[in-house]
Amino acid sequence: MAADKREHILAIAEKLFGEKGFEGTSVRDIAQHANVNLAMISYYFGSKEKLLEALLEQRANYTILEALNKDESLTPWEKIDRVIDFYVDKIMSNLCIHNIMQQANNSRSDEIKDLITKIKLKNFEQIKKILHDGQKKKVFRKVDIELTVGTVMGTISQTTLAQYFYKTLFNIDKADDETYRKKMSPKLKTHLKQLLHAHLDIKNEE
Amino acid sequence: MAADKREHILAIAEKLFGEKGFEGTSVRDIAQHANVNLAMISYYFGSKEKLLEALLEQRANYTILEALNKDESLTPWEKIDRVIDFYVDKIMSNLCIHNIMQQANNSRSDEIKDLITKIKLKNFEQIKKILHDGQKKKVFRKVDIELTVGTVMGTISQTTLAQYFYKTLFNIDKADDETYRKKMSPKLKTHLKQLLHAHLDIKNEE
DNA sequence: TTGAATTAAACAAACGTTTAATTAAAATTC
DNA sequence: GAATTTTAATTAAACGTTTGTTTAATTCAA
Repeated sequence: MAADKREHILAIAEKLFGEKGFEGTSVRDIAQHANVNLAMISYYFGSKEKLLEALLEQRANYTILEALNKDESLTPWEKIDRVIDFYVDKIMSNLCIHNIMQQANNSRSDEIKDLITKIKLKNFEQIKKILHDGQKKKVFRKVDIELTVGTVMGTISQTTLAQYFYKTLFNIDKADDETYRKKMSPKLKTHLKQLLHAHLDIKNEE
Repeated sequence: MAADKREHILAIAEKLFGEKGFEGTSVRDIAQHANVNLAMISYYFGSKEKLLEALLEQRANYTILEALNKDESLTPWEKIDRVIDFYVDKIMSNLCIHNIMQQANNSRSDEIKDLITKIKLKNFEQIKKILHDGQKKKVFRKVDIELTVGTVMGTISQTTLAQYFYKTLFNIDKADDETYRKKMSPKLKTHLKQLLHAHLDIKNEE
């Protein structure tokens, strides 16, 4: 029963932090939306900041990427395509937590920044391996690996962070997240695959 | 004298909002760092939110891009390279205001979101023109224009928003913005040019 | 009956904003 | 040009809320 309530608070906090930011969300906001007593949040998590840490740790399970990377039967190109599908789906269906992680630079707490850096680093290493592997197999050309990963992450982040901009551009109602997701997901996947194929292909070596 | 003080407050606010976020910065913070009386901020700007609006309007002068676009002597490729140089320099030397604009999605105020969307839209239109022009001249292939712009913006944003991550990756001291800027600027320019050349080149048409 | 879960109430500190009093500057009058 | 009036700038203090957190009392379950 207690675990359920804890999870419920985390889910509500994720939503609110994602929508209004960490500083912009009060503990009373969370308590009210989660239908729990205000004191329960300190009781369960200790503090507002610890609540954010708990949230990040709970959602830090990016293990699927590792499994993908171990699959020896896939070509580098197939791996790239799967990584794109994986990340676009993942981020598009978890806009809130992704928003929180993006906004967390401005966090006063180094603990939280380190936590997020650790998560990002783990995923970065996986993609780095794929790129290195493709280069070793003479399928990918030489590129700036750090920034190539940055481009993939950045492009996807842009569609969540600049949501308001893109909704304006495509005449989507500002409150309608579902339509946005439905429209952007396939667009993003196609674009990123086309982009990375041109960027990485050894035939385009200068 | 009054104008000077106003500008000074804006400059301090830009720095603090950029570093700690809008909600994370108190009016007292700004007053103290700017060495002005607390009440002066309400006196000059009306409110904290109006201060942010004033800040955004002051920094919304993206007119250089328009001039570039009107230069008929440049080839589409030259225009692309200049846009990249322009944006990387612009963002890298104005990390704070760029951070503010990125974080402003989570703003409660639609006025602020609309203001930022307007600025972004203006620049988007300029880049769109360059891409369309290149396509008409059969130099660029057919690509998703909205997301291609998103990739450029997103890649650059990533290096400012995920600053903590990249500083960790490159072993740069977290407080040393200058070294970060110096290292990232040329890297970013080279990467983006290489990326867009492969992505846009009509010879890479599938 | 013991320990965990839950509550309403209170805590002090910080928040954005306003007030009313004072000083500085500018405009007006003589 | 000095004196006077008017307007603008500046201040310290206080305003009423809201903030995150804690307390002490109570309910619930083991």
